[in-house]
Amino acid sequence: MVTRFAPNPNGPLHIGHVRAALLSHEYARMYGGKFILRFEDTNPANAVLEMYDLIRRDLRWLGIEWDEEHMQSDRLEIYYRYAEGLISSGKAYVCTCDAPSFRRLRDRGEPCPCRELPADEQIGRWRGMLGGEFGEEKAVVRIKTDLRHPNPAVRDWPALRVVTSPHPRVGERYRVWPLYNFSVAIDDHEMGVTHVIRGKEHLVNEMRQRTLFEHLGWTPPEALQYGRLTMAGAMLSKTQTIRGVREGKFLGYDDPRLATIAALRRRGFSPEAVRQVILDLGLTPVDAALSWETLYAYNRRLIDAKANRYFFVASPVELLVRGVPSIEEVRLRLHPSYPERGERVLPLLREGDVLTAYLAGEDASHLEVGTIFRLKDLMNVELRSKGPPLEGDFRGLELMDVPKLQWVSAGGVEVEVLMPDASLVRGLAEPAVAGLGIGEVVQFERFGFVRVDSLRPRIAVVYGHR
RNA sequence: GCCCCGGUGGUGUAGGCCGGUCAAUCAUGCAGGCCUCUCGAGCCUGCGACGCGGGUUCAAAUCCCGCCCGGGGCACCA
Repeated sequence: MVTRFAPNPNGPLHIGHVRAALLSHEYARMYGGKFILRFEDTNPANAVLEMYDLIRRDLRWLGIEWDEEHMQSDRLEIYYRYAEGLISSGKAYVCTCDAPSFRRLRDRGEPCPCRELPADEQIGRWRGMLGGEFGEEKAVVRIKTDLRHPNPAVRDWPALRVVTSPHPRVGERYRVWPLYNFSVAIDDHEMGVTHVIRGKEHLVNEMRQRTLFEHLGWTPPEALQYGRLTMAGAMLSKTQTIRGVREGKFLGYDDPRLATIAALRRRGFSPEAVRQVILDLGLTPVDAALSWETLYAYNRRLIDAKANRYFFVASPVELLVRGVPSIEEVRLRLHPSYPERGERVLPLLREGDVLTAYLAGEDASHLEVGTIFRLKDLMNVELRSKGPPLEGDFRGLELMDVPKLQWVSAGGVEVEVLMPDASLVRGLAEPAVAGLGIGEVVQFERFGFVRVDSLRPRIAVVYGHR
């Protein structure tokens, strides 16, 4: 079994694209076959150099390794050889009709004037295409098919065309470029691909490709298709993503508003969670609606055990507590279920019997004078005045059945959180957070899982989910 | 308009090819409980589906027909 993933390096991979990659890779591994990565960069006008590496990085991150890598922009001579063979054997022809008039004839099932020209004249035209005689849109190589094929889209489909813009990898070396169906069919055969997994929007393409396989006497690979993937609240359009990034509407390809692999990585998702979600969608032609909730659930299950816990208060509000006994610090487990991981220290800011601490603005706004709450793992406090600052009285150290609120006292560090809607939330975190490394995923208790994005000039984390 | 694909609980999925063992699987979600010094995790219980109508058959989620609904394609993009 040989499978392949064939991305167009014109934009970043998102959760929809990697479905083909994960399924193809998974099947190849399951049956001890080969998995190929092939860049389909036959449109010089939209291939982007930096995307090759980004795509490789995204795939590796997902745990996908490929046994072979190809770039179609290195294979032009191969396509030319087949094109010439097809033309000289009368299975393809060079068409110089303009697109609308060809389409009119095609829709009626009639041949265009170019179709019946003799082979030597066709070859002459073909050489002319290669030699620069034809400008863009002046000539195209078409594969002959049954002109009465029920689907007009299949009739005499285009295989190669003239493109004069330079290619980011091979420059201006070529001016005739294959179109999708042509290069795919040739490559799938040449590379020995046995199973093709793709979205069902390719159903018509498969029909077109099959006509080429017939001309060449080849057996087409098994084709399996999956349905459309939609994700509420996620923009899954590559063109819009590219445009948005170019116009500065997004922070980059890893903007947390996007469902790109880069964005998921930045938000601290486990690649295994992405893998499982996608593989659980299976290989069915049914359209699927994935939700962020589902992705969060899969991820939470995987990272909950790994992520250490820290206190963080968003939009901090000062609290003064009177009558506090002389405690200097609190030591808490890094993870409640794994004492062996050790502890972190939360120092207290005290002057006499007055403790200064900070609560999350949201928590503070829900407190009423006279209510008792607990600074989690520390002490109970009865609110005496809403201030500002908030003022309260010490009400004992013993555990009480009252709301437990996270807090920060001495040595709090400022943290900036990039939220999924790209807004920024600022707050204070306990001092130990300053010692985290970039890339670490931790839980800010009762706030959510975050991934450390940068440490300078300030500590910045990216929000994953609750 | 033309060509094609599909419709199982809120969501995803198993089953459909080879009709019975499907009063329908698993996960997520939601509700409740236990546990927990997090509104997180874990554990337990519960809720909830074969698009509609005909046909074939002793028997249909599964096969056939019609309808309805959803999606895709009809580029000298991939």
